[in-house]
Amino acid sequence: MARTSGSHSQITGPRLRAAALRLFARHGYAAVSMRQIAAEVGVQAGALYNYIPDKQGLLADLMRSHLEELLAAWDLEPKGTGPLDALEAFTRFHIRFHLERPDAVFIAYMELRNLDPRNFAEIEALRKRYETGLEDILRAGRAAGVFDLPDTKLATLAVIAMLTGVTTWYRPGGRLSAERVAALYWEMVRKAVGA
Amino acid sequence: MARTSGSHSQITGPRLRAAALRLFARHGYAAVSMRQIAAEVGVQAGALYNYIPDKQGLLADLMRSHLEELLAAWDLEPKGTGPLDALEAFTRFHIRFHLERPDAVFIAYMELRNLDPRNFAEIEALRKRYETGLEDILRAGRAAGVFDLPDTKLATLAVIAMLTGVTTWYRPGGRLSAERVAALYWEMVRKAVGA
DNA sequence: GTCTATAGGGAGATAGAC
DNA sequence: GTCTATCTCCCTATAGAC
Repeated sequence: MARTSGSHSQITGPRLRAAALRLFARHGYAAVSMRQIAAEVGVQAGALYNYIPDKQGLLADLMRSHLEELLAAWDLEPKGTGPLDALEAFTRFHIRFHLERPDAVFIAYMELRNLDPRNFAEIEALRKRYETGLEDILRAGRAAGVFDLPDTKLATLAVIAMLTGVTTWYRPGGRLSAERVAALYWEMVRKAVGA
Repeated sequence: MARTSGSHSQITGPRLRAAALRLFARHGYAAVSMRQIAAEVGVQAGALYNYIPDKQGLLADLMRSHLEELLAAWDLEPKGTGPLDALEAFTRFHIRFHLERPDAVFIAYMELRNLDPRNFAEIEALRKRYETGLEDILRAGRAAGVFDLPDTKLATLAVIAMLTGVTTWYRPGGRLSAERVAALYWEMVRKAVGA
């Protein structure tokens, strides 16, 4: 990207976040320098500090934005009627949302240990809120006799781990479309919860 | 740890590996310095290079050892008769083995991107071999009509992701024993594959 | 808002004494 | 086999000119 001079406040901010997201996902937060990010944005390293307080704040921002977007999108998702519909909606939503944002997902799962304690608590609370959304569905379905689950909490964690795992191997243009992947996972989830 | 002088070739090597395993798992490969590792071992940084070629070689060694131990242990595991027994054996083995080595597991999954291409190819091949062990079980069970699986390859990845996820939340002394956790996961896996 | 320059510190790795 | 000392390089973050 050509280096320019002058003011670009509308442009540099988003570009900074996009570059950091890509580089952190590819190489890891600790392995990426502010100079690398700046080079990708097309400015000098010092200029980045007009947009972020420090490197740690940048990481926390990326993770917070991702999780807030996730929660907002799930809130807006149609959930049908009853726990079985809701679980199918969750499964398809989770896979679609995560496959559309591989870099942000990767960072949100891998860089938790690089958050300082204050940021970690905040991010962890957001992650937990999303998890609770699934847990509520499973508990309701169990109470209604629709699901057969000996341990709702464990089932919640097992289902999320299984679904999120899709991001480690799925590549667009591969053997299966995202739609087909979601359908296959839904069938496995449905059976796993005894529905 | 008290600093001593003299020769400790029998002691320092294992201590170096143990310290690196712990620190890499806790803070990440890129965030840990050779000086930190040396301090934990109780020697100066330069002394570490009597045991490792460089930092990258240390990481590759830790991951290779872990995966070779995993493959050897699975080879020795009794697998019963038939695909259903074998799948149960795999499920219980995978959970037990992974819960006993949380640091090594964490590193093997999180630090792949910090391997240089040569080491990555080698480590990835070992991981793939383990994955194939499960895939063979699922394919055999499907052929025998014991499992109901629309896509064996995807089921393999889904099951491994679900099982490995246990390492992100399980803590010894928590609500569930490792035995109980394995039993609950086995029930979910069994249902998910339609057995 | 971005630049250049730099403060102040830490990184990986090696050399040679003991 | 470990030490001290050091090479060379890179890091985050800030200061002040434009």
